[in-house]
Amino acid sequence: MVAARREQILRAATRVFAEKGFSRATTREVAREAGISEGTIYNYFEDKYALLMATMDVLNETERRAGDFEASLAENFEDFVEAYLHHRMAVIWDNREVFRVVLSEMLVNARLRERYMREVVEPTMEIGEENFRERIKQGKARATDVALATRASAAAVLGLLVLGLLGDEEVGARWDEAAGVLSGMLLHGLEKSGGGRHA
Amino acid sequence: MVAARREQILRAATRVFAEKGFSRATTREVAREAGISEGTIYNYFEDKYALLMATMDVLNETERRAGDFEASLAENFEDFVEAYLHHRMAVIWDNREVFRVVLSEMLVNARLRERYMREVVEPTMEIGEENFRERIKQGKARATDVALATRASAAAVLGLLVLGLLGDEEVGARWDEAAGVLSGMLLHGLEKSGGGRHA
Amino acid sequence: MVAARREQILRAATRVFAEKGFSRATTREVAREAGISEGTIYNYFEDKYALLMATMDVLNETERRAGDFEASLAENFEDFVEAYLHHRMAVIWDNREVFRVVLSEMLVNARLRERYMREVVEPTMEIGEENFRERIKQGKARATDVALATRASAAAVLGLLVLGLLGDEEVGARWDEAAGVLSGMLLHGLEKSGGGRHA
Amino acid sequence: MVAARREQILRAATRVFAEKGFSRATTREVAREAGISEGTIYNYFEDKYALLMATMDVLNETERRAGDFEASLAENFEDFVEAYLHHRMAVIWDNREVFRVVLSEMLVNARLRERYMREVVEPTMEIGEENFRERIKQGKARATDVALATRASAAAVLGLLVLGLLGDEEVGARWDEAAGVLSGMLLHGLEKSGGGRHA
DNA sequence: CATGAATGAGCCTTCATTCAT
DNA sequence: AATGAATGAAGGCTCATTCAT
Repeated sequence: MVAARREQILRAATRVFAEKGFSRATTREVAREAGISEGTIYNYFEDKYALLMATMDVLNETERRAGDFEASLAENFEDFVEAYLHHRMAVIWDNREVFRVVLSEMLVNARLRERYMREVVEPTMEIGEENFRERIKQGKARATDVALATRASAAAVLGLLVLGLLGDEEVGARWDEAAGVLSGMLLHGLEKSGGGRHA
Repeated sequence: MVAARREQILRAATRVFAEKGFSRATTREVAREAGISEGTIYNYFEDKYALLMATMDVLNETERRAGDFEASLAENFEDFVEAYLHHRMAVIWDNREVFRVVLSEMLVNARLRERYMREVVEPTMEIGEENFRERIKQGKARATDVALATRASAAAVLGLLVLGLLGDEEVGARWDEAAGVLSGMLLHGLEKSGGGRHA
Repeated sequence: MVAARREQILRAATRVFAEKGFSRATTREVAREAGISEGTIYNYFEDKYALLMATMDVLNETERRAGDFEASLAENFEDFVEAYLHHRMAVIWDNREVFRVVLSEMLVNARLRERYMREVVEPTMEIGEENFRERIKQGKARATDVALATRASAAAVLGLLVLGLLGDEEVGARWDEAAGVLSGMLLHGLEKSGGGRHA
Repeated sequence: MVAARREQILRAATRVFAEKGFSRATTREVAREAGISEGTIYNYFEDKYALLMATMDVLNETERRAGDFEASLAENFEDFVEAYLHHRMAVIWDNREVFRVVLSEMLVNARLRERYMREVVEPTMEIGEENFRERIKQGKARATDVALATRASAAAVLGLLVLGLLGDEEVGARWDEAAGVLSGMLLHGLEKSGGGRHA
């Protein structure tokens, strides 16, 4: 089965890329990790770069399926945020090694960066903004700069992922709890109610 | 002056590394960018990897100088958070290309990662936790999981940096404002006061 | 039918070899051109080199059948030369793509060269020399260096073929006429009779 | 000296290409033949194909210098033809290994073929035709199809070269004499004067 | 017989590093 | 100190050949 063999190679590639980085990784090692010969890789992928693209497509796919979650838009805001973060962060963590590869490469590869931003991040961010505006209209969320607040929220998740990928033990060991703490922070802030200037 | 020449090479290296990534960058191009010959690099740096380490040390240095800011611990919590974020994020953004290189490489280089985590992130995180605990004791901050809340806060900043590095135009164009929005979010949350279950 | 399949593969191989050269041609493309799978080639030929040898044998075969023409040795010299050139050059032009492959390869492959010279060129040249000597004895041809004159005559034909293969449009478009012009030149020379020192 | 090193590499390349053919020749062997390391080749040539082009340029250069000979156009026809052939064939034979490489490759490489035909063969052929027409006007040469007769003359030389390259011992051992025999044949033909139909 | 996926040797090319000038 | 030509190890990729189906 062609798809299975492709999958096998892709998984091996992701493992190797995650360990060495895309450029330092060798096709020889990908082959060894996949238990096949080097030439076989090229029966399933155009070239080494195509392996990276295919790795990225995994995230694309994940993201697309994540869209299903929007249905719950109508529910209670607080519950929604917590459930959404839990769900989303679980999926992200499952794919963390893919993120490791793609993030690392995107940071220093303009073409990859532009493609991923256009195809994945921007659409996602727009849905988030729309969602946010709706909540404000419903009187559930504080009026604020929607674009930046949306990005700050996403950034918190992304930042936790990066911390986890960098080996922060607290984040790595307690990823599930992090979703709860993060939703608390995003909803209510860190300040003790009534303790600030605004009180 | 030896130090100046070193600096010149290092800056060139950072530019090239940021554009192509460490592995794809060539010493030839670093030399060209620095306006010197390839051999000269090796009079100032052991090898190519040493250039990366030296780049990382720039962040180390920046971080060390950032410690001075902790003095302001005694001030009003809200003002402190906002001022701290402004200051810190400004410095981070100034060094964003250094972060680009170091982050990209750390994600896929365990040795670099461990060194940076041990030398920079962990100490910083501990200071943050300490600070946080103090604020709770003072009744300024809500009691919560200090380790995770500290990391979530740092993650928000880190995540914004990453979004900016990935080319998000909102974040890139309005980085200064982002500090304000972020401090608002971290302090008070996104939810309209009295709008949640907790009201 | 085994012979037909062999023929089919051989023709495809000649086409591909002629277009890319033997070394750059791939068995994959030969298979595609023949409308079969790569593996099938190896049921009919030992290896890729055997395809080249078989291509060369086509010329061998052609040359052997050409020998029949010598019967006409007794005829009028001038008519014979013209008829012979016409016939021979027509056959050569029909097989020009085979010559393209074999010539190109022989030039840079000593083993192939030696084999072809021994099996094809030398015997042919000897027949030509014999023929020539006979004509001199008959008083039809000028006494001259038979070995070199024979080779110069053959060279003129060979050279026209090469010019044609190199894409000379005059030669390519008017190959048939070239036989007539060539026989005129070989028989009478270019100089106006009575116009030279010998007059 | 850059030019000398280039020359050294080019000569080695020609030797190796002539022995194995361009495609089968390896850069490793060119380097070994030149007494340098493989990488050094690439300090002087863009890639392997550039070596072939540079080899071809040698012929271009030779051909251009050959143009000087046209000055002798005014002389006695017969002497001119003999002197020209002698001179030209001597130069050709000196460069025979270059011709071996270029011819072999041109036969099966359309791009190379077109370039060489346009840059070298066509201009040369036009000069030859012009020359021929002038001789006819002067009453020195028989009126005939100029385009084809020019090509047939050139073909005789080219054909002798090819025979020599293919290892014909007569041609190889007596190349100098071949020029004389060829000029005799081209001028007066093989037929015994008064022995043909035309007598 | 036919197929075509798998193989792995070998090629061209790049590039960090050295060193004579 | 600075240079940059030379080096050669290593990597991505191709392709003739094999073999299980």
